[in-house]
Amino acid sequence: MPTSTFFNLSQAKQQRLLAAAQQEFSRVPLAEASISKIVAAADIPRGSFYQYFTDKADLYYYYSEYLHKQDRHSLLSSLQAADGDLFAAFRDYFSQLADEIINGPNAAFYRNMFLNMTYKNGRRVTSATQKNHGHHGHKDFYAAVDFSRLKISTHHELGMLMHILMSALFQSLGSYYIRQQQGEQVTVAQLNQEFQQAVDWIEHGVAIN
Amino acid sequence: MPTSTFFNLSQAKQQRLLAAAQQEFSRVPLAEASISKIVAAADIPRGSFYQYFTDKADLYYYYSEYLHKQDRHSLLSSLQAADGDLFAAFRDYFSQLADEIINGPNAAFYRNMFLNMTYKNGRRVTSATQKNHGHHGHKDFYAAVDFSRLKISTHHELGMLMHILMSALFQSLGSYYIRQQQGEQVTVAQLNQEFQQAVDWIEHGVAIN
DNA sequence: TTCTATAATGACAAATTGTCATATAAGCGA
DNA sequence: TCGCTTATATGACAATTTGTCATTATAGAA
Repeated sequence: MPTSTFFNLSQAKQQRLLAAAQQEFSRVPLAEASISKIVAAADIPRGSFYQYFTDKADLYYYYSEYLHKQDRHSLLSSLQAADGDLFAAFRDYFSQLADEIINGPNAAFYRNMFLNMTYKNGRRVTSATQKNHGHHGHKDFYAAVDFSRLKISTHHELGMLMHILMSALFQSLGSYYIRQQQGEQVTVAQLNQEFQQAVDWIEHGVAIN
Repeated sequence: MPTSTFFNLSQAKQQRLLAAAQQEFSRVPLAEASISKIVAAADIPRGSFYQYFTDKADLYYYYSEYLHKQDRHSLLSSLQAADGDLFAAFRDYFSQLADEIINGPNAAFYRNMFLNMTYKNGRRVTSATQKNHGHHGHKDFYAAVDFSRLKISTHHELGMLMHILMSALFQSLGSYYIRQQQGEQVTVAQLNQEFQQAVDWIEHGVAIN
């Protein structure tokens, strides 16, 4: 998390840093990002950067959360709209998100994000997804799930299921990028259909009978 | 892939490099690995490294495949043993693998591998998994799957399903490492049970009815 | 004005990466 | 054995990068 010093900065300076973050993290994934390039773009002295952030990951996650706050969509609202149906929520969430991620102004950033999502930082993003809009995160989310439709009882099991659904979501996006890289034309509609398919499998099973 | 120059090296020198690779990639994930440390450990001049490999990723994937070849297990053999039952194959494969990955001599390497697996390099490892033991990869594997038990017809759909099952496998391992990091005691048996659960869900669905 | 806590700054050491000119060695035909 | 060609080996080097830290500057309170 940024230091209090960062938050005391003028809005203008904070924005310069966020803009530089967007630029650099859209250019390359986190691991390859250069603090030198960021401070150059934001036009702040190198020493100052370390006064605000512990390292580039610190800025990266702050920027991710900042982006996420801009976003109107949330898995929780989809869940509430779907009356607690977890699968319907994921379907709805994905269809809202896919377009923004692929065609929105931050497409390059998301591309690097999804192609380089690891289990480690995936947890971080996932929990941000559930913590949106002033809610308390997991608790609120769990409370909104209609368990009566699921072969699931414990929170731990729900956690596992969420992970599987989330990976399916990442898979879909990841495969989109890869296929596009290989020259294949993939539409958002097609992608959407594939994700719906994956959710169907998890909801009703892939085995016959 | 390593250059022919590398393969012309004496076995001893090749082994020195592989040992250094194991050491460094067990210490830190690929992104943080240092070529300087590797050449120091292998006691070869820096310039030579670039004569053999294009970069550290090149060595990394070569080492992964080398490790994988040592491994007796393969998803394909599990599939053949299970008479084409994809789910049974995954259950069997996982239970064979988990112990080796977690308690075997390369545990530290695998830990870095699974915690930092991205969609991009995940594909690479996944295809190595299917390409084991002199087989031709996807073709052989697809041919061994009993489609009559699946709500699936096309190869593309099978590819999607494989991705979901593979992510579930990565999830399970990833969550193991995270929980252990947090001080929680998790046994391999427990982990195994959770993965079986996940496969059950995908096989028969999570929804009631 | 003086003191104090907070923030800004950029020079610096340490490390890393990939390249390249130069030095070795190896193979081979005469 | 002598050249000659091709394949390897080697380590110095420029270019970056990272995180730190001593030094300045600023602002608010007494």
